[in-house]
Amino acid sequence: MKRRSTPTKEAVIAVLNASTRAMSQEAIEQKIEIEIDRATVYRALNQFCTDGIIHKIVADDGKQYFAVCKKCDVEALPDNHFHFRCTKCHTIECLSSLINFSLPKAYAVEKFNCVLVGTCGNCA
Amino acid sequence: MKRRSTPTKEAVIAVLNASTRAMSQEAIEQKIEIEIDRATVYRALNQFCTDGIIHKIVADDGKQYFAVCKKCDVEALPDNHFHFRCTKCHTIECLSSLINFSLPKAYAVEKFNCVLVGTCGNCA
DNA sequence: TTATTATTGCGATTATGTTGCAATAATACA
DNA sequence: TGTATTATTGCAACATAATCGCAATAATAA
Repeated sequence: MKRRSTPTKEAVIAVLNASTRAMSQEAIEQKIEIEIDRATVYRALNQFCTDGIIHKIVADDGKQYFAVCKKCDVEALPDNHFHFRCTKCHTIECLSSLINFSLPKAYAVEKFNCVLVGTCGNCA
Repeated sequence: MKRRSTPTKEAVIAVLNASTRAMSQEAIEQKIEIEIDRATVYRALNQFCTDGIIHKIVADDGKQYFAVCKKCDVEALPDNHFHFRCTKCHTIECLSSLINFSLPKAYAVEKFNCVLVGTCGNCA
């Protein structure tokens, strides 16, 4: 399916580009000036995920968070880094440290969803 | 609050003890012989979590999974290991490999929620 | 056996995310 | 520029997971 550039999609990606943190749909919607329906935001986010422009993290609070793929090596394994969820300021951050692990034989990893939970530097 | 031993709680913990995998509420309910209300199962599970008997993983499908703490060093950091979610057999497994990470200064980790997603040995 | 109160089942509720559908608007092309 | 095509949107409805209030029940201590 071809992509079209729309005010909605530009607003969503602009907010994510301006953020150093991963954001929930709710947080994104609050940052956007214009009124956009929830479903539309989710559709834009899912499309960006499909296109490899952003990635999705599901945190231990069960919610989806989205962040632009800055350091993600999509060619290799997507999203191969830890995330940090701060329980005080309610943000999720992409950490630079890569994920090292060892797997039993014949196991194959396709993607990662790794979140460390605690308090971040700002809140310490 | 004092704890009471009830058929429900015994059934729930028995199912988890007999399983090598982490299980969702739904899966647990299916394994139990007697009829137990969903809310009751969740209440038992949350109580076990509070008491440090089991731990909870939220997978990238947004669902909660529960497993008995066998190797968990609750004294140190709880749940300090990776989990593996197989997209074919829909199970979640506790891996033995511990989580190594480096954090920016002043960050403090309280708990982990790390899931690797792919296909497990049985399904390869 | 009785009193206390933890636990249960039921229904209702919350929250997050998705989907169907008709209306709208971005793009390509004559 | 005007027109056709179809991606996108908004709205409402839906789906699912998990929680909560409350009255009834049952485990424990005395």
